[in-house]
Amino acid sequence: MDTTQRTEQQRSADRRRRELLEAADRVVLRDGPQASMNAIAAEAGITKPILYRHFGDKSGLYAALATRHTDALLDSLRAALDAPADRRERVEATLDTYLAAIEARPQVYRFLMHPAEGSQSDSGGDQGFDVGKHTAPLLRRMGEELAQVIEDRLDLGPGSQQLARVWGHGIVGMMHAAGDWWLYERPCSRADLVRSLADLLWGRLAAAGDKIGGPGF
Amino acid sequence: MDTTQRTEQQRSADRRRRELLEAADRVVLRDGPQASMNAIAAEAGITKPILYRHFGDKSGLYAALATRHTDALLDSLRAALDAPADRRERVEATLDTYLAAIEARPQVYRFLMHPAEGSQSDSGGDQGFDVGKHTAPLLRRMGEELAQVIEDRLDLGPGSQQLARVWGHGIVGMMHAAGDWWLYERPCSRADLVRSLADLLWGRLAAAGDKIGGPGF
DNA sequence: ACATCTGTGTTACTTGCGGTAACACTAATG
DNA sequence: CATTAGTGTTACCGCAAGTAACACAGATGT
Repeated sequence: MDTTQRTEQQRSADRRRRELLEAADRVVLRDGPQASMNAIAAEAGITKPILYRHFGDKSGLYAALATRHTDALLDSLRAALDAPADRRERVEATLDTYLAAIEARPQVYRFLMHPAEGSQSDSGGDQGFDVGKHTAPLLRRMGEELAQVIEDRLDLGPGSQQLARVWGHGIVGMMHAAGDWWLYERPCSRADLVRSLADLLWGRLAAAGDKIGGPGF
Repeated sequence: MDTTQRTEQQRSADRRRRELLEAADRVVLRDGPQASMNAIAAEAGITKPILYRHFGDKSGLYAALATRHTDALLDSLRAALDAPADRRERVEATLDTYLAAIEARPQVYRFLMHPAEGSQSDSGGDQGFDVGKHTAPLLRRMGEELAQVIEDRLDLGPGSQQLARVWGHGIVGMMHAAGDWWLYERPCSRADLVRSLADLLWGRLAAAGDKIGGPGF
């Protein structure tokens, strides 16, 4: 048995796996996070057990699918973050890139963000405070990446690493929540949203004057 | 039949409803969002159909439960937001209130934030871009409330309403994501987190200097 | 008093989904 | 030519959501 060399069968298996992932992609794009394993199998023209052979269980398939999209989105974001422009412009470009992505494919976005939980089925007993264990890895990854960029490029004085991580996750959360709300209500153009968020990050909240008649917020 | 007056039966029904909600609360606090209707019924000492009579379906029970906790949390937040202190202090108090709440009862928090979706089961066809329809109402409500406070108290010039809403949802998202990450990784004390986030809102991101060796973020 | 309406409670069922077992077929590999 | 690794099937289990259909108790109106 040779362990190092790719046999013909293995390569065909990988190809199949990719085809299955693309089928799953189509279904998720159509049905959102409610996509069932049956539906995905049907779309791929096969039956459930094959999916389970390839991906183990549903969260395995989810992870594979999510990794694809997450990687793609993170590449776009990195590009925006690395563009040759000043800080404000790059922050706006990054926000806009993210918002454009979720605007273009809301179903995929929804699938990545709200994976429908479930997971541990029988006799679990996992218990414990596993808060966040199943939350969308996309947010975490974006937060960590942004934290890295911030720490690499900004001079934040003592405690900079901690601060950068807090900010990374905080900014990503801000972007996410505002984007989620905006996508649903569509209260303004994307450009307006980007500018408003950048203004917030630029300290306009602290700089704003009190309104006459009451103590300032 | 009198429509205006509460009959004895109705009052007893309301009481029962409250008891069921408290049982559900206990189960959710113990099992997290995976709490099944069977388990809740068992905890209440009854069987499923009664739950369905009272709450319609699972999302009905979820909504009732969520409203209780959401209202309670929002009351705390409003109190922090209305305290007699300057803006920065109040922002910090509000952040701290939220973080203390999720720290104290992570299971409840998880239930509120990640309701396990599901919902529209059969023959749906709802389709459409309903992104965010089922996202945690808690985040939305907090965002809207904060937006209101911001708009009421701050002088933001033209387009203030739009700006306030964007900021409301953005800040809440920042708080939520940072809190979620913090609760899971516990990288620092609550006070540190609060100060870091407030610094972010106070424009330290824009004010920070570039690090030597590259273009600033 | 008696029928009635309202709310409480049950058992037993259907439906759908995640996941698995057991089995059959095909082709590259030695 | 046997083995192995992959593809594929049908038929099933277990479980959770949700739904009849039926039984009982107590307040209510005539």
